[in-house]
Amino acid sequence: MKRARHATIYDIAAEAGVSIATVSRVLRGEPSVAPAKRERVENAIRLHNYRPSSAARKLAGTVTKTVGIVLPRLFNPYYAMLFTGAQEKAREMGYALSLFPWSSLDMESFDPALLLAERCLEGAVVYLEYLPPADKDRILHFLKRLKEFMNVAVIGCDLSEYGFPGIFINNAALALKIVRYLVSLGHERIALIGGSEEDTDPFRRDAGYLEGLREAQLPFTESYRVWGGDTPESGLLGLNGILDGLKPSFWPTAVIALNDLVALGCFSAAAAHGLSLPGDLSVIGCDNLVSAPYLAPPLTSVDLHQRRIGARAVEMVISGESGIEEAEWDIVVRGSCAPCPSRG
Amino acid sequence: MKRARHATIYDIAAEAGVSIATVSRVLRGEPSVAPAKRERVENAIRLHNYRPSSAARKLAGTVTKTVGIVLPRLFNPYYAMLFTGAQEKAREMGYALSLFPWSSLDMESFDPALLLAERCLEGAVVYLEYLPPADKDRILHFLKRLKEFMNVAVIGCDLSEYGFPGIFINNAALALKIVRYLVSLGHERIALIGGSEEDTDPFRRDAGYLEGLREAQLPFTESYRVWGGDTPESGLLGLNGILDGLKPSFWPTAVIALNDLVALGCFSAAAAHGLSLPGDLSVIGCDNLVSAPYLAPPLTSVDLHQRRIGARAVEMVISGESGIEEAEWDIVVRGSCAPCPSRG
DNA sequence: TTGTATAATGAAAGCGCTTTCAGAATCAGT
DNA sequence: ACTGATTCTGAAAGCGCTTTCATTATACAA
Repeated sequence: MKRARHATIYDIAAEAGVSIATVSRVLRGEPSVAPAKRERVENAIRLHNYRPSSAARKLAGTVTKTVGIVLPRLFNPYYAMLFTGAQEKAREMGYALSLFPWSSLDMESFDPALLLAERCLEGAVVYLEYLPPADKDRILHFLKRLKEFMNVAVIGCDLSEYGFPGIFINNAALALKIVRYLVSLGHERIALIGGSEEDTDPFRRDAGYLEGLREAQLPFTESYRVWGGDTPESGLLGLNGILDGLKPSFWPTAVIALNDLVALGCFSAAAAHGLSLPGDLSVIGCDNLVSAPYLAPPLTSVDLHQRRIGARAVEMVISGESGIEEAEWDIVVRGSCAPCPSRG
Repeated sequence: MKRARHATIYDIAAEAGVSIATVSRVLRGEPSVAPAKRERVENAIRLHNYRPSSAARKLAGTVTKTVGIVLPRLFNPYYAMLFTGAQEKAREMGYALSLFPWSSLDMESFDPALLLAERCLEGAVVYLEYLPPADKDRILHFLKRLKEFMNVAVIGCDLSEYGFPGIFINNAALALKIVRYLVSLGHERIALIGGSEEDTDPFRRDAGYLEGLREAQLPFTESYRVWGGDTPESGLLGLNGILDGLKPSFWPTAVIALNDLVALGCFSAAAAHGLSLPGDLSVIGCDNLVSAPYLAPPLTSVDLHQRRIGARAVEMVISGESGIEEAEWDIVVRGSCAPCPSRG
């Protein structure tokens, strides 16, 4: 490709008239270098604009100062924020972060090879929404194997029972809180849109949703629960499905969307059915995207503090912590949820 | 950290009873290996679940099969799409892609060190919205230096006059086309929101905007041109500024937003001023985010085909092409632009 | 057969750095 | 001035792989 040669540690050593060992020492900030030599080395480095090769360092060194993060579909801003938080913290701790994107959320293409190939990782944080029963063994095996070589933290779900530390999102508690909130607004017909039917996580949204219903002595209406992806389209399709299948008097008065994108899709579906928000229908999203406050009506959402999660996760990985933590979140109330119309 | 040892090429060689050279050969798919031995090696690899160390490969190899991409603020889905496209293409071509995020679009924190440290990159694609006059020399110098070591392609702006290949977005043509579109709808008071005042790129939005105005024999109204960032907030502030500073009879009837996020902010500002969209005000965005079709009204936007740009850029970098290309784009008409009310 | 071109293989030399390890230099203390 | 402790420093041995290069095995022709 290109032939220009980078300056190497030898060039610097020669320039400064010392051995490469000494150069290496000042590079890593060891104190045991005579001030005079240190300065000469530093000058040489500056002169040549020298940067040590990360590959060589990783190969030679015992600590590589690099961690990895595996994330699905980066174009969902949610993951991007997770990444950003991780990135910032890693940098702050003097680490490099390399990203391993997954092509799909469903575990199909879960390719451990990538991570494993990066022999030089000191740790990895992997995102896992939940443990899909079908791929459970495969994923667990991979994670276990990974753990032989580096620290790992999983974010998203709680895999502590398998010995994996990390940060999980208590979606059940979250859903419960949301249901309560909606109930407090007088809603009795609450729909839940999005999520995978095969998600059997104890902390899954459904659990909290159901509990909330029970708690408020509300019946569970099968048709109010629709599964789906995490895109606006899913939201549109999902809510349309509900609305089209029921006579208006049975329409839900509130919907809990998997995330803000899904919520947006619900906005569309509602509009298409002549429902005005939040007068006729309340909707609450999740993720608190930057656009949430600007929607019409401003979307009530829940802030998962993704950045903080990402940051905390790399912190755990780097310092080798082994606990499991529950992510904090807040419902940020904006204008998309209103008192139930029938009682308003 | 962890002490488990990865299998090395020596382990495999021993297991298969061949030399490491042979293992290396089958690893890289060289044909000159006896089928019998090849199979033994492959079995050994499978047995040990062996993965070559990327660090070692990079150090030893002449080709590293890795390219980098430097992108600002990943949480704007626009960049995430660029990345995704790049990622996919890289993978398709058997390359690894490493991401170097920039903390801010303004070049403040443009830190070449990161890239340079990754000695093992065969190429890099760097995103540059435009060449900020203030940092021009610094950036150019960095790019030049980078080019001594690897192929580089810049996406975003046209730096071909400095010898850098890449893909640029002809924002001028884009803006011109948009203005024409808006003019064809009867609009005569068209605002342009977002962008940096110090952008002097010949292909910048303003150029096309001005030309479009001239072409339609429309005056340039200073207060219709507001600068700003690329967030919804910028859009809100920007349009509010315009609206608040002018009596309604001078309000623009159409606004061109820097991107969809800014457009969304404009939606808010319009609503706050009692303007209904698109009846009273047309707005057009850019980037065609996944949420665009779901806004109310569905946002007319321009599709930059970011994925394609990302893909093409890594392609250029990998195959060492040196041309400059103009990105294609399409206006995707949805519901946020309507005929001008005053003549409707 | 014998000779020669061809294919397959391994030994060994790096790639650029980190890290013992032992020797050199410096510094107290007596 | 001499010893032992302390601080610096460089030689050298890897880290796990790729890549010559020379060697050996195999093929085919004469």
